[in-house]
Amino acid sequence: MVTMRDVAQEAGVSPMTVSNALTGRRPVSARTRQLVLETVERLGYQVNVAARSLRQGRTGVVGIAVPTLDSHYYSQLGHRLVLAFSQAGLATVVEETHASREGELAAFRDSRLNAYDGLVIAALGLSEREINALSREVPVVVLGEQELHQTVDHVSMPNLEGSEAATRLLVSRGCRRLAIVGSPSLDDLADFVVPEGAAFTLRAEGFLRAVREGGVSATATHAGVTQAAGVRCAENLLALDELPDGIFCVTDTLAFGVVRGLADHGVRVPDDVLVIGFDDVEDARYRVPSLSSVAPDLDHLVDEAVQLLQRRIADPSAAPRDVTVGFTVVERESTTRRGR
Amino acid sequence: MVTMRDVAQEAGVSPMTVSNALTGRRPVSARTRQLVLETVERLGYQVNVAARSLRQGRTGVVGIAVPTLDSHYYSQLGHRLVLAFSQAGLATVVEETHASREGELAAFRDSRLNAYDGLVIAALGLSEREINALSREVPVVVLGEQELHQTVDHVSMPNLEGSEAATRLLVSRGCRRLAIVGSPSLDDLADFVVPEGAAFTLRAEGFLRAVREGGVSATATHAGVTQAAGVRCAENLLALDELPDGIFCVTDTLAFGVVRGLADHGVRVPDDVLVIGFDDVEDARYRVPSLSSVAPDLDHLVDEAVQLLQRRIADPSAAPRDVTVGFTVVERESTTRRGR
DNA sequence: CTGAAAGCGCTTACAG
DNA sequence: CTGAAAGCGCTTACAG
Repeated sequence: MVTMRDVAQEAGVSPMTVSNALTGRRPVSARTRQLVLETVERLGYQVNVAARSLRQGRTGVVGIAVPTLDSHYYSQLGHRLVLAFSQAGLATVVEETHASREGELAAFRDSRLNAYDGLVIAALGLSEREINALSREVPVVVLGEQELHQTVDHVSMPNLEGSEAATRLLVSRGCRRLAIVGSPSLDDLADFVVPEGAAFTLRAEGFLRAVREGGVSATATHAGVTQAAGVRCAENLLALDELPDGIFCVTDTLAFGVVRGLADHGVRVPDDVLVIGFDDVEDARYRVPSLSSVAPDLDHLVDEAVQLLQRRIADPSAAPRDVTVGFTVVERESTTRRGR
Repeated sequence: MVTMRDVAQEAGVSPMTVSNALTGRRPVSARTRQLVLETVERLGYQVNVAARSLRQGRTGVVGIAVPTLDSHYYSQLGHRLVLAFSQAGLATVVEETHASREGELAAFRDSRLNAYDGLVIAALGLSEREINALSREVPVVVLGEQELHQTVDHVSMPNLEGSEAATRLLVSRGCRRLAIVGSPSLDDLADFVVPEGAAFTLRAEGFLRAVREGGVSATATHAGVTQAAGVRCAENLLALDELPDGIFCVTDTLAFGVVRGLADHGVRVPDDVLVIGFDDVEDARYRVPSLSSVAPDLDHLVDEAVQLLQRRIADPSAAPRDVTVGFTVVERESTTRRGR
């Protein structure tokens, strides 16, 4: 391997001068710089990041930890975060935590090990206490899955408000027997811990508010977070005495499964029942029927994550901020009654 | 920060003994190990990976470079690679290359900089020559997008054979006017360079073989790789004098867009036209109609990628291997004619 | 503008 | 089974 020392010897200067010519940290005469850069090129020198990191105590890399890449929402979110950090001049690395406490601890550990300068994490498995403790050791921004009471930088989704608005849309379209897919119960929501994180609970609360306000009936079903789970939820609903006439799904992924599960039994959307999701993933627009959904302002979310992490890296003692992004309800075919 | 030296002093042993107790590289008496581990726990010591990497010359991290995470196929592939390497005891990091030459060069550069011990890359932008040159400097396994003539470890998709089988299925279901979505032309395929990589060209060749064998007519359209591109392709097909009766799409993502684009104009699948895709992404099963598709043996592909990279890391001079995985054609609603 | 020395925190290689 | 010394390849801090 070619080292900085090799370049220095070849160019007849000190390693310090090579370092300075490459990093621009200290001024180097134009002529010397030219010579160094030519030598670097000729020998094919590449800086050794391990050595640089060891000495500098930082890497220029930001970690992005999401539950899984195999998800409509999280793959899109990861993609957008990578792009945004890249535009801010920061390299990124994406890790899967599998929504587990262990995976999330590993992401923090990688950060503390100086592998990353900072961490953006969509935390589901760690408790608020653990996150608060860990966040003291490494610059971190937590993405919208928990309520963290402003002890850590946090960018939240409009979980409650968005769900309420989506449910209201169903009511305003004439639905009177609602269902929520992604909540095991309609009672004791506050006590209930869903493994999928607090976002699910908040979305159920928003649903419940609109149900009460609209004076309509409601039922709940839950079977997991995947499209397969959505299919199972549809089967649960089909087993009821009377099929609901409006279904709010706490994620688009679940909604896709629900629509598929209904189709398996000849039940059509929107003809027989209206369906709305949450997240507004790209596929929502391209499904048949296209899926109505709550669209959180991801541009804003990603932008805030980048800003907050940069600020935190620069100033570890800055006061934590908590930002909740806005949303719009995007109405598509799945909640639009067709004329016959 | 707590260092190994701190632990050693506190435990009354040498740093070497701490290192040995933690790594197990050399035997340590049970009693000493116990003492060291307790001290590590008590002080909250974490090994510094930068220092370890600098000394060892390796990191234990494997890079996975895919064009984008915002894709049905590549997010799933990335996810499966992460899982497989994790089971093999290797940490992984996922990078997006944006299907660009620059992004792919960056992935190789990160590897050379000792950030990764090895690289798995789905290369679209780099030429065969460039890949061959770069692969001499870092252990690398190339995934199925180019034909690399066995100068580098390579796991290929059954692009040609799979496409041929998918197209045959359309013919066997009675289609006589076929279309391919994802190829700009049916002539001069060999000369034609699609920015999406050689896989698209190979899939077009497979289509063409089955078309010739079946003695049916064919047309081609191309507008990009996204669902939006699929919609545009559907519009191109709808503008023809006569709509094709069977459509082979070179990816499921394009097929999803095509089905949506047809629905925009009241054309139904499978009632009015049959559609089949390629990749068998998870969504294919959950769409309405569910999408028939070519399912490459991803278990095998991922398994080979892990094996080949581990072998290459262990023995940089091993003879390169080229493996092509098998496939099945999964028939679903989109190619199944319904009784009326 | 340039350089010699020291050290980041580990592990290798030598020694006992 | 345990340790003292050296060094991985950089950059910081001191000096001129």
